[in-house]
Amino acid sequence: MLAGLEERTRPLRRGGVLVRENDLQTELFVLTRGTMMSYVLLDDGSRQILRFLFPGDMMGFSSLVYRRSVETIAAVTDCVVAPFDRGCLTRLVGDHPRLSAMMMVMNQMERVMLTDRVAALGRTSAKARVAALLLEIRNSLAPTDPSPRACFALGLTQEEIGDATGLTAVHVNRMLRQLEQDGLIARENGRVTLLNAPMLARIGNYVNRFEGLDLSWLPPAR
Amino acid sequence: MLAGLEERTRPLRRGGVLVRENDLQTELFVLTRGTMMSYVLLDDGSRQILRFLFPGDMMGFSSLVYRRSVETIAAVTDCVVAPFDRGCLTRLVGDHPRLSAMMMVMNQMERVMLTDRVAALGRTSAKARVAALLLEIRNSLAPTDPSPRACFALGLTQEEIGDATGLTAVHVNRMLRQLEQDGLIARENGRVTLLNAPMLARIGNYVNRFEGLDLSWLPPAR
DNA sequence: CGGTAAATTGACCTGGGTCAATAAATGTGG
DNA sequence: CCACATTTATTGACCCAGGTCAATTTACCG
Repeated sequence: MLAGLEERTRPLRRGGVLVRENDLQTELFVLTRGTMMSYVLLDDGSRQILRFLFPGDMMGFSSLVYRRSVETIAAVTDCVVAPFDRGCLTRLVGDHPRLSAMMMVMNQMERVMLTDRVAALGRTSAKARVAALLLEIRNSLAPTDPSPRACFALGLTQEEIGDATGLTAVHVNRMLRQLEQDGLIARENGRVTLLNAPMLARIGNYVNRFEGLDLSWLPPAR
Repeated sequence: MLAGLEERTRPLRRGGVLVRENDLQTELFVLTRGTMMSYVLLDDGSRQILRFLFPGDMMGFSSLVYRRSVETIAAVTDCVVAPFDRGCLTRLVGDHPRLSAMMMVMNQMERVMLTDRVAALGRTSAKARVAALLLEIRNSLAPTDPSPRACFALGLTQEEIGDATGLTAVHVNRMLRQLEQDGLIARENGRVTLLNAPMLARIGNYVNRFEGLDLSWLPPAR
């Protein structure tokens, strides 16, 4: 069933838009390669990045509910996506209770990560938000890796980091330099090294939401 | 099936805590009367309210995924809740595809409303956030009402409004007074009257997420 | 090798926070 | 129904984290 969702694929250039906010939309997608992001644009032209997406993530769930897309989905790097019709989900829910329960689990994980963003934006400092974003991206790049790499290519501009954390690019730059001076990270080219991940997590109030799962209630495969 | 979820009920006093962050938890709840909220506490003691809950809302979905609760759920007013075991959901997913699809729809609506909060916190002014909260609460009080009341009891302290919008109680007060002076709202006791809802929506960048739904893909009832 | 996007840095400004005092509302026991 | 206690709301004075603007510098790219 899952393999069937990825039958067709479609490449996307860096910067390419897959779904535009307010578009009529009936498709969903699996991201198979690259990094993407979803965002909304406000009246004053500012942008809020809602999340970054990595291989394995499903995108476009809002088409399950709303006639028109509530967010724009665009490629941060060159990508490959696999589109499938939402009718597939109708069949999935009917025929595969375990899979549809797992779909609920994924949605809940996303919801909880969004509440983490809300708390970060509402109640933490600029430095904390940048620290949390670094950890989140690090962990999302390899969600199943128990001992993730400390050094990785961030792959985001400082403007993108700002639009994700509710800051300006200028202030993101100041915070990155400050984290560097504090000895918490190192930078070279686009690569970041987390020199002290536990301290970053404490500063950023960060909890890894890929951990602490309890899926014992899932129904058996049919 | 749904009626079965509400068999047992439990009253809760104003301020009472139903679920505490980090508690072991295997139950979910339906709110049948009153207003509740979910929030997280940060290390520095500050609180971020994640959402307000109204009759008909389901609470505690995070127990579907995480061993320990990721948020505290507490009563804003005197309430009645109906607890049910998450095992009920296992059966629901197996036996009632249409209901489980509707559960996904509810989760998506909540997710989208959370992304609205993220955008508001990250990229809009204090006045905009307060305006948006007023509209959101107005619409949540009667989600199915096509012509909702302009005048309603807010039922929140200014501190609670602040903890929901990422502001201090003092600044919430200033923003409410400003909205009043602008002729957009009127206040008496705890009641608020929205004198110019369209303008409030424009200021607050508010979209009513109970509208624009498209549920045509739902599978038939079994 | 020019040309453009991205990163850096300094100078200065402002939206919203902090602190503190007062008033109004709400609740409580008698 | 009243006196008192406790929240909650209101307001002013002042401060600072993060924004704005502008100028360089550096990295990337055809």
